[in-house]
Amino acid sequence: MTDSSLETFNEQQFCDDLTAWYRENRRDLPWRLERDPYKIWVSEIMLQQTRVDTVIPYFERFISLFPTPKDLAEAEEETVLKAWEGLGYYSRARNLQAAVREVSESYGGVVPNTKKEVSSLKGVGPYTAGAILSIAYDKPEPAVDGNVMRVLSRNLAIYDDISKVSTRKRFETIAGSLVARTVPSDFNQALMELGALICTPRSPACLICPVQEHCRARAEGVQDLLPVKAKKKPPVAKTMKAVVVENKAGEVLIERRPDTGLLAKLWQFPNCEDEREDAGNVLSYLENLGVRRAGSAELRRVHHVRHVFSHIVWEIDVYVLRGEAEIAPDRDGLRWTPKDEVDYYPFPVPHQKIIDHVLKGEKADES
DNA sequence: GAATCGTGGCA
DNA sequence: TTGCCAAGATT
Repeated sequence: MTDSSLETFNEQQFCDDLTAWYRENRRDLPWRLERDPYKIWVSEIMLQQTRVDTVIPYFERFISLFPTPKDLAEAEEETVLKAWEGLGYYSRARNLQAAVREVSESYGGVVPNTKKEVSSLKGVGPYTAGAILSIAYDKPEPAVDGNVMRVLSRNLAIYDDISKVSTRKRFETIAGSLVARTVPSDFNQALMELGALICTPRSPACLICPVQEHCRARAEGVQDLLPVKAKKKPPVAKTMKAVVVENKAGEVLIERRPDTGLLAKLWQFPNCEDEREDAGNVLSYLENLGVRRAGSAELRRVHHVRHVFSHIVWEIDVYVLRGEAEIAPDRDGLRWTPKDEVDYYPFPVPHQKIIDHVLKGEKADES
């Protein structure tokens, strides 16, 4: 399998130049200290759509909590989600644990080293499979992420829209042709390292680029036009009200989100969508949870939280309900917890903002 | 093919 | 402030 873009491109020299540069300039990252397939796997999952600087502290904490696949397989799911708290895309954590359990049961705790087997693991797609196989096992498989598409689209002057799956497949064909010529572990990481350090999205450092002589975009002065990527539509606003219900024992009411969808299985303060001025919707929502409010218990608005997701914006008016609120019936996924124990539960960032402002009284953005 | 699924950094 | 975007996978 070939690609016409490679016809006037010196593949071998490109691979050699890039790999040589990588060996001299690679960053010392925690997952590069050893070649442990499990740790490489964990790092690749965390790095999906997430910056290196963000991942580093999570990776170190996660590995200290779950040093081996066995440790992760045997952990409580909620413990894993707590370790993932704040990192986002929480299905990554649940899929990773499910996959590690599969590795424990079907592969004796050893991360498999074939494309078919690795790709069958939950949360392991085309990129991550290639990354594990090449980085951990030095197999000549392409690992095409955003960095690789940016580097190759510039070097080969390819104007295909990189947001399309078909474009990623084209780059996999190209990257597969290249990785077969060199040391897969170094080369694949070199492509990504170049994208992260030199061939950056904005203002690429072409003057110090180790492959500048190969780069067609630089030769034509079009590096700032590549890669081509379709714009995505702006997130839709959702107006909500959330309530911190506190009982006489100083406990607050929290509920667990559904098993699927946005922020699945994380905890939150009771809330609902509510466009109205008054708090009629939340109050009936609380009633449905079984919360009984005595006459003089008042609902006070104390805060407002704005949180922007990829495709949604939450606008949350936050209320406190104190005094004579009565205890809700025991039920799974709904419970009272002492204020100083909310930290044991995994909360998404917007609700962490509520904890910080309302429960811990820290200064935050008000409005 | 297009949506869904988080978060924080940066110009 | 706003929009873009970062080592993607799943549905």
